[in-house]
Amino acid sequence: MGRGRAPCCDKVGLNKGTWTSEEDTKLVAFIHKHGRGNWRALPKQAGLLRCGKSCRLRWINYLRPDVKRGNFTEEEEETIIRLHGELGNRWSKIASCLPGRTDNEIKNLWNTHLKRRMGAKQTGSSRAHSPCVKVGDEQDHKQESINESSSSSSSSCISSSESHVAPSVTCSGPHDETKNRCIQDCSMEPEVWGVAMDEFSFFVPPYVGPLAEGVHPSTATTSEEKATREVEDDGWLAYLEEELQL
DNA sequence: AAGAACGCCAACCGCACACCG
DNA sequence: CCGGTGTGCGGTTGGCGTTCT
Repeated sequence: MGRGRAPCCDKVGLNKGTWTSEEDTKLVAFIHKHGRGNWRALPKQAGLLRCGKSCRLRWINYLRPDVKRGNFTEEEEETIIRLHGELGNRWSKIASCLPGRTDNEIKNLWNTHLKRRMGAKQTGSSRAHSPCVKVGDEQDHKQESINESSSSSSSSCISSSESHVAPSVTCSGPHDETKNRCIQDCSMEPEVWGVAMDEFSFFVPPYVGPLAEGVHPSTATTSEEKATREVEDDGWLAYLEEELQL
């Protein structure tokens, strides 16, 4: 039981399962207006009969404006395979190297496609690449994550010292150097995406740029900025409603 | 054409870490 | 320093769509 703690919510009278487009709209509208504050309090304030965790997950995996949906490219798949070799099942780390992709999506891809493919490869011939970290070595993960923050380990390709360089814009793009850049920038933390998002505005609706993580409407200080946010709110909501066929 | 089997993906669950008072 | 709370992460599951028999 470890530390044993109360459940995140009582779950009584809360909706479960697939989100409706109405719920999506409510959530997005609320977040866009008030920003991502307290997830636990959010559903109540937004008028949602959902657990806070569920809202967070829905936002991160589906509603977030910078989330990229659709098929994975060859490059992305290769990157995932490679990074999985380096990092093991640390999906969030891997996801941080693939702009617009979520850990859940990558995890699903791995479990459905890539794992099988890798299995076929490995039984067929010798490994295509030798992982720095033994894949699936769960015991080591804890230790690794401890070390990871302080050291740019020799064999690991994660270079924390590089993390402040320009975001790995090429990560998911059909360009060369993809793999190297991705691995270098693996340590890029979510807050950096705010910057990265400017670069990636080409695959998100034009008005959602400011909605990037860490940039909340509530942070707008001047009245001009606030006015801009309002316009963006409308645009985003219109877009969302269109997307959800409301 | 119908039912069974399979695959995929969104969402849930529980644990662990981080932060704050 | 300690306990409580919020958030993030990874594993797992359930439901739906597609393919196979």
